[in-house]
Amino acid sequence: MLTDRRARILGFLVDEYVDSVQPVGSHTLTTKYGLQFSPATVRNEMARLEEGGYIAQPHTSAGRIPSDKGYRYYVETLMGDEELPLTLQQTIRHQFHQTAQHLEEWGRLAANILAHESGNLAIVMTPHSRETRLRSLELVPMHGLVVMLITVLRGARVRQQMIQWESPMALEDVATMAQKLTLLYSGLTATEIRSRSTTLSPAERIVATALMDQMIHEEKAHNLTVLDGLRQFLQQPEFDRTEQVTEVLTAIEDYNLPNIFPMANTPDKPVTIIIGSEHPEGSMRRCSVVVARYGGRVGVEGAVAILGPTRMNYPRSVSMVKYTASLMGELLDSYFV
Amino acid sequence: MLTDRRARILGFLVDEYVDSVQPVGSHTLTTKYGLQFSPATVRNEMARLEEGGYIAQPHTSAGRIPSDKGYRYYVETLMGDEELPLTLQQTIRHQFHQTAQHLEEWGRLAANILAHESGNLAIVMTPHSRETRLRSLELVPMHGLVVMLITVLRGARVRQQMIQWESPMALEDVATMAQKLTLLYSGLTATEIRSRSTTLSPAERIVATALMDQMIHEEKAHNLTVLDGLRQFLQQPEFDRTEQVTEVLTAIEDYNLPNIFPMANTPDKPVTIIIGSEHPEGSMRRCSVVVARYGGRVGVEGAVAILGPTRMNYPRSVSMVKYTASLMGELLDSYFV
DNA sequence: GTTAGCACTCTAACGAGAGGAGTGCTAACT
DNA sequence: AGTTAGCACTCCTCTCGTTAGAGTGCTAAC
Repeated sequence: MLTDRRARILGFLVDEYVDSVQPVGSHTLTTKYGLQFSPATVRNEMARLEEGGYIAQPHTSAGRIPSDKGYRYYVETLMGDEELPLTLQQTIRHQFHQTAQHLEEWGRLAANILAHESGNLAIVMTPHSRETRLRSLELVPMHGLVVMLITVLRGARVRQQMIQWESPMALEDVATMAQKLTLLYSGLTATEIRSRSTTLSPAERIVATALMDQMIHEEKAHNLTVLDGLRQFLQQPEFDRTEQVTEVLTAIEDYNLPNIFPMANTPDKPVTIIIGSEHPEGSMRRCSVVVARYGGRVGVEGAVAILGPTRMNYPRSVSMVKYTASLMGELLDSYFV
Repeated sequence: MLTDRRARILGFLVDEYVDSVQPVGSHTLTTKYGLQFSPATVRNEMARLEEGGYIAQPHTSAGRIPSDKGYRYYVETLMGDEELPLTLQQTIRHQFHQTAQHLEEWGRLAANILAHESGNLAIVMTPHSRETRLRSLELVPMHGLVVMLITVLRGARVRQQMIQWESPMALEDVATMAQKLTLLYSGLTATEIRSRSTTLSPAERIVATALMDQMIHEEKAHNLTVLDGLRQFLQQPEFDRTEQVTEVLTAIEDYNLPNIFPMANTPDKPVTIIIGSEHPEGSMRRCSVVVARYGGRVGVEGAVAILGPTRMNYPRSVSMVKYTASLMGELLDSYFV
C-alpha cells in the first residue's frame, strides 16, 4: 500500500512525534534518523503521505503530525511486537502473587501497575461472570430482627445485604434455613429460582425475595471498573487547556466504560486498539484505548485497558496490557477451574 | 473584634465573590447590596479590613477578594445555619432508604448526592470499625483443594479470600470446621486469636492463619474512600491553568484522605471546616474541606466531606454535609445497634 | 464621620512588527 | 526518473507599545 520508504518515514515521524509532542519537520527527520536522502525528498514523500491522509499539518509553516489513519497504519504494520523487559515482568508477577488470595485487590493492583508503567490512565474491569448463579448463601444474625444475608455467587463473588425478620427466630432455625435454601437454589439463576417457587414459610420467603433481588441487581451490574493514574494522564501536554481536560473527563464518565469491553471481542487478536476518531463518541477523539480481555475460559472475564492521548507509546502499551491480561487470566484459571 | 459595619461589608464581599468569582469593588458592593453609605466609605472600611488581613487585593487597581482569614471569620461568626430545603431533604432520604439494604452502595450514593448538589468534589469514607473483631466465618469449597474463606467482622464487614488445603477434605468436615472455628474465635481480635493458640489440626491451622492475616490486613486498612464529582470540581474557574489542576490532584492523592478524618474530631462541633492555608499540606492552599463524621455510637464510624475551592458556598456545603452525615448515622444505628 | 472629585496605578486587550520555522515549487544535477 | 539546492512564501509566536477601563487612595469639602 505504501512504498517502503514512505512507510519508513511515517514510522520515524510517529516515533519522533510521540517523543517530542511537536510537529515534525523534514529537517529533524533527516538529521535525527540518519536518512540517506535530503530534506527535500522527505518533503516530497510527506506531501504524498498527506495526500493519503496519513499525516496532517496544523498550519502551513509547521511540521507534520500523524493522523489517526497514520497511527492505524503504524500500529497495524509498522510496529513490532515488543516484549516487556524481563525484570519488569518479574516485578509485576511477584506483586500479583503477593496479593493473590485477596482477589478484591487484583483490580486495584493491576490498575496501579498499568498506570505507573505506562504514564497513562489505566482502566481495569474486575472479573465478572456472564451468568449469575448462586453457589451458596449464609445467614448471619446481627441483632434483634436484623440478619445479614451473604450471597455467594459463582465466580467468587460475595455480596452482603441486610434483611429483617417479622418475628424473632432461633439461631439454629436460621442456620438450617440457610442450608435448606442453599440446597434448594444452588446452581440456579434468579429467574430459575423464581420459577421454582416451592412452598416457603414467610421467613424463607423474605430471604428468597432478597436473594433474587440481589441477583437481579447483580445481573444488571456491569463490571466494576477501577481507574488509576488520572493525574499523570491529565498532565500530558495535550491537555493544557482546561476545556480539553473537561472534554476528556466527560468522555471517560460518559463512555460507560464497559462499552470498551465488547469492542475487544475480536477473538483472534489478543489486544484491541481504538484510535481517536475510531471511537463512537466524538469526545474521545483525542484519545486512544489499548484493551485486552482476560479470562473467559471459566465463564468469568474482565478486561484491562490503557487510555492515553492518540500520541501514546503503542508498543509499550500493547505489551503492558497483554502481559497484565495474561497474568490475570492465569490467576483466574488457577482459582476457578 | 470587627465593627458591625465592617463585618457586614466582609459578609457581602464574601457572598459576592463566591457568586461572581471576580474581585469585588466598592461600587459593586454599594449598588448590589443597597448599602446606605457611599463607595468611598466602603473603600475606607475595606482598607481597614485589608490591614486586618481579612481581604486582599490581587493588584492595585482590582477589587478585593477574601483571604483565608476572611473566610474563617465569615464561617465562624457571619454565616447563619442554613437548613436544607425540605424537598431536597426528602429526595435524599428517599434515595437512601431505597438502597438501605445494599450497604456497599451507601458510600457511592452519598458521594453522588453530595457531589451533584454541591457542585464540588465529594469524599465519603465508608463505615469502619475502630476494632476488628470476628463475628463468624464461613468456608465455601470451590473446586479441588481451593476453598473460599468468608470472614464476617463486627460492623457488617464481609471479606473473602482464597485458601488451599494440602489434602482433600469431605464437605461435612469443612462445614463443621467452620462452625468450630466460629465458636472458638467469635468476638476476638487478631491478636487475641493468636494468643488463644489451641491445638489445631493442620487444616484448621491453615484457616486460622489466613483468618488472622485477613484481620491484620483489615486493621491496617484505612476507611475506603469514595470520590465523586471530580469533573465539575475541575471545571471550577479557579482551575483554568493545568498546573493548578495537577497541584490539586496531587494534593488529593497525597492528602492521604483518611487524614481529614482525625481533623474532624472536635466532638462539640458537628461540622469541621478547614480553609486553604489551614491545611497542613501547602498543595491544598486553594481548597477548603467541609467534613462531618457520622456514626461512632456503635464503634463504627466514617466521615463525609466536600472539597472545593476556598471560594465555595459554605452555608450550603455545611448543611449538605451535616444532613448526609446525620442520615448515615441514623441508618448505621438502625442496622448495628 | 461621610462623601465627591480626581490623579494614579495596574491590567487586559489589541495591533503592528520582527523573527523563525517549515513548506512547496522550480530548476539544476546525477 | 529520481534527487536535491535554492528561494520565495506563509503563518505562527513573541515582543512591544498603546489604549481603555476599572478601582483605588487621598484630599478637601460637606
